[in-house]
Amino acid sequence: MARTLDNPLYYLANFERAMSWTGERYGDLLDERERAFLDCFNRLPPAARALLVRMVMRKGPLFRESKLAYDEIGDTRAAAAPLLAAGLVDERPALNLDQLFGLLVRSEIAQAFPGVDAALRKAEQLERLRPQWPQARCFDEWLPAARDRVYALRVGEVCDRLRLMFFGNLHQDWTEFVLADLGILRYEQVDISPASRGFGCREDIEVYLRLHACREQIEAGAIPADIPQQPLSNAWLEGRRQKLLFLAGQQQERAAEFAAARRIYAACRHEGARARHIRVLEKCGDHEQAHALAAAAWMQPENEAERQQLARMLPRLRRRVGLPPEAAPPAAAPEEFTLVLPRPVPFPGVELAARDHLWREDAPVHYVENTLINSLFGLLCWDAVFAAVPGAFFHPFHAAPADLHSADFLPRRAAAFDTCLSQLDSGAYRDTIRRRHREKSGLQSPFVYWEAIGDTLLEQALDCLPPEHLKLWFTRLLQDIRANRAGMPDLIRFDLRERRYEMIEVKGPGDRLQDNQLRWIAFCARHGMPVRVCHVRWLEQE
DNA sequence: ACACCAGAGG
DNA sequence: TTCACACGCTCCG
DNA sequence: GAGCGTGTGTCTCCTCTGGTGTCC
Ligand SMILES: [Mn+2]
Ligand SMILES: [Mn+2]
Repeated sequence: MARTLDNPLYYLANFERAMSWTGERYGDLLDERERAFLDCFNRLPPAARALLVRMVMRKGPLFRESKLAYDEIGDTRAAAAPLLAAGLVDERPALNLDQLFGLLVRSEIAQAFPGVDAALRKAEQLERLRPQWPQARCFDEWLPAARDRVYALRVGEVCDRLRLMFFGNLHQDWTEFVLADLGILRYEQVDISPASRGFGCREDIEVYLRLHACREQIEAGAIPADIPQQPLSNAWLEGRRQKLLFLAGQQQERAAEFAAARRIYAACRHEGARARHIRVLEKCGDHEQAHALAAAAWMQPENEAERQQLARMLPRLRRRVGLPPEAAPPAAAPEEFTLVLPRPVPFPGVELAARDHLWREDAPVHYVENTLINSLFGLLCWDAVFAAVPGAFFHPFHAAPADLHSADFLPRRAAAFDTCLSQLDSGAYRDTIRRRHREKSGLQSPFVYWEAIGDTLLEQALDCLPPEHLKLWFTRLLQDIRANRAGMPDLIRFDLRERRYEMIEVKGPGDRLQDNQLRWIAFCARHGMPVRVCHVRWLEQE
């Protein structure tokens, strides 16, 4: 209500923009239903189009006519008539009791079902009545006295498919348009060729939808039955299939269905699946197999994270199968110190307590966690991240290139990243970072945390962080963005006089270093970067 | 009477 | 649909 | 204390409102 746009039918204009964008780019891939919908939609009168878009954007698919009241549309029944005639909306849908309860308020339920205890909660009333009212009826049959109507949107799935084609995903929705218009979400504008689109063939769209349905089943706690068993030719979708298998395996593990989990993990190449497979074998008591798989993995770990996990599991598994312990390589222990502090009230968190205690005028301390280094990387490499690589950007609302987490993200932009990172050799990086910080401020980015990086922090970081270290961090990040974008220490302390820095991971009572934090600390140790772990204990106060 | 929250909105 | 912490359990030296 | 698993809070724009239930 606070913000206003000039056009009261802004949502209709946005939807029409999206439809024509999608129609232009997917002419060869649309199926009959989608084509029919677009044709039909374009022939509707404006009020009917607007009402349909309101329904598409709302929860649905069932709506009470009285709840579809819009000044800019006018009379709802008149606006709905063409939608009913075209079959886009059903005017007398059969409703089961659950659907009916979703549309009625308590007072209406009390009137319609006088026998049920009005003091019960709605869900309990539903439980009681459900056995007596198994059959579906139309709204006017349920409540003959009611003057209201119920409409059912019939084109929700078609619109979801068109939304998927437009965005290339299903987590973005049509509100992106208005949020961008209002400046609430701001996106980098990348040149998008008229041929750019998220999907290259019809089958990929169908596969995406199938995988998405499976994922929803998993999230609902169900056991997904129809995950595609064969590898997919599209690497992006194959990655999503693998992720799905991994989630299904975890689901089975949590349900203690170890045989099923074992079958799933055995066929799953997703990162981490092999380690889970070993754990499941161990939990089954199949120590020989667990050890064999772990030993084989140890010869060729898929990444550092798996190497860490294997290093913990292998000594135990060797013992289980009666092998002698192997000489363990000494784990490099990080430098540590302990603070004993009074526990502040109100309690701001252990990191802030430690920050405030360590802070000095000439050695300010910031609570940055992953935000600082990722942001500096995102600023220096802005042009490479948002380079108009074919297929990476295909609509105006990309926070990141579509292939950010694909294996060939870096190879496809090698020259651009070289150009960005080479500025760390010449000293030009400081001005580039400052300029991006100014020019791109507030734009969505997969790396830059605008709210965390103020001018003071930025200048201190540029003063005190040596470019050699920035280069090592950024290169490591580019090697594996998913794995290396997190795990950085809580605090950073800048020695303004000496132009030095130190990173400090804060650990409160009971907290321990996590795997990604250990990997980060080990990396820093290898390259002579200062990191310490600060253990905080609370001063007893009676 | 009040707190909470899901949904709607720009 | 992330990331980090809090916390409880088992096992083992 | 190490190793492991699970639960939780804070994020997803922010504000307003109608409806629910007495709390999560
Ligand atoms: Mn932290
Ligand atoms: Mn910490």
